[in-house]
Amino acid sequence: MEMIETGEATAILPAGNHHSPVKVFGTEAIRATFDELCLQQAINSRTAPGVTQVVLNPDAHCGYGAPIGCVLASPTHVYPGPVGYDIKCSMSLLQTDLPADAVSTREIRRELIHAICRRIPTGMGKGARDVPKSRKVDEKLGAAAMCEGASSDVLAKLGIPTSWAERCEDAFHRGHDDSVDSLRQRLYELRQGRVFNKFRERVQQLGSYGGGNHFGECEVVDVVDQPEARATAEVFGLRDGHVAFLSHCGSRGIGHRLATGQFRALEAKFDQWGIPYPGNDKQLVHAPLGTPEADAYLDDMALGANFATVNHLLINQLVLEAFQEVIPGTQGTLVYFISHNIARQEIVDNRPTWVHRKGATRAFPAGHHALRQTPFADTGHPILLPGNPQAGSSVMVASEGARESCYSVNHGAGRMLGRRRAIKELDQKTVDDSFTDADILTNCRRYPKDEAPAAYKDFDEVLRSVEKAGLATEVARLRARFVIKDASDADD
DNA sequence: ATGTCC
Repeated sequence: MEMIETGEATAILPAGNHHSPVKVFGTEAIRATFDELCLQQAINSRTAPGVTQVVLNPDAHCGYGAPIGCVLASPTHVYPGPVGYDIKCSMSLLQTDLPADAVSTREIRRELIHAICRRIPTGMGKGARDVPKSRKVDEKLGAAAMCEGASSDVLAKLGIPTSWAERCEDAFHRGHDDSVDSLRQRLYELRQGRVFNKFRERVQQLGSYGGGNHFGECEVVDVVDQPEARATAEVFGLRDGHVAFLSHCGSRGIGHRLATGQFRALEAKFDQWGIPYPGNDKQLVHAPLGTPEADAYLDDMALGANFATVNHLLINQLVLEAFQEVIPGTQGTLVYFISHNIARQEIVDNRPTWVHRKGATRAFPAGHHALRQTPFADTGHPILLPGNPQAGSSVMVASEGARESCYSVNHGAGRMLGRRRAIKELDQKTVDDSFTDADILTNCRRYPKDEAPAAYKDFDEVLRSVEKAGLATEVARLRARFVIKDASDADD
């Protein structure tokens, strides 16, 4: 499969006579990292029923059905695969009023790590938090979070500032008919079935990090030293030289359960009806809008997405409380919460369209109609891109050119080595020493090798691709001071 | 990513 270069950081991938090509964003060095299967997945997605546009971002690599790092737009169909198993996997950023000096000693950072880990568990199946009984998530509150998302009621019950809802890309997701009641009804039905048991344990994962590439990271904010970036940073609420906290997490077991149920149900329908899978790939099952199957998927996606939203907001509140325990009087406020695994209804080419972002981040620039009622109408909203602890992470803002990429950018650096290969080829001591040398503390006795910076693409080259393609510009770089990660695989 | 096989 040949990509045809169209600019310094843009190319197209032909998808056949009847289809517009896949739009590819990335410098030549980055495009060389795309393997054949990743490109095949992009073509399968582009030629699938009802799909009008596919975009491939610089962090693209093989995913389930569609590449991770792609956008799939359809005005007529929904695709569970191009949303993925971790429904509404997202980034959030908390800005504190602490100067960088406040976390300069290793002792303080160790205390912060402990205070955070006590409140926020990581990894598989874990959800019981060290919090007062009055704030324990019961089935009723869990169900409310799933149906209402970040409603004032849910936030108040969890002790989260209700104003943080304004800092969410989407504070809530409604059901297929735009109602909350359809979600309540759907959740009731799901809880009747055996596929959705152990509900109490599942909802107790509210306020927990997952495993794998999920993390919490204490940062120092370096605002880009240019007038425009400084002005944008001020609107975002970023404070140069101050401590911030970046989180990457999703909808935990709840979203996984919902996604798995949908894949199975839709596969059964396809097999029953003898419908071919696009590119012969079961992970590209889909449903035409307006069918009971599409309605059920949209409802389940919304239930998972709402859980992810409340999970992130609770994590941010718990992180703030951990800081306040160690450094009394710390103030903090949410900069933004934005997803990279979600389908949203947006206007594309004057048509309401379901834009599926799979490992891709929404990028609306200044003046975009959908930002009119938000604090970011005149700047564009914050784009939160995790890089790696050593290269840093980035806060960006979309440029006008983002229209070309379906108003999307990448969602991070993108994996370079597969997990298995990283574990086999990287040296544990080299990985651990690289953190010590950079004076970055972690909660892990041994940092998971498959999550080492060396397992990911060169973040600066990825950012260069985004800027050169005219999609977005950097507002601030985030420098890691300590990292919270699930280390179950690293212990021996 | 994930009650890593209901």
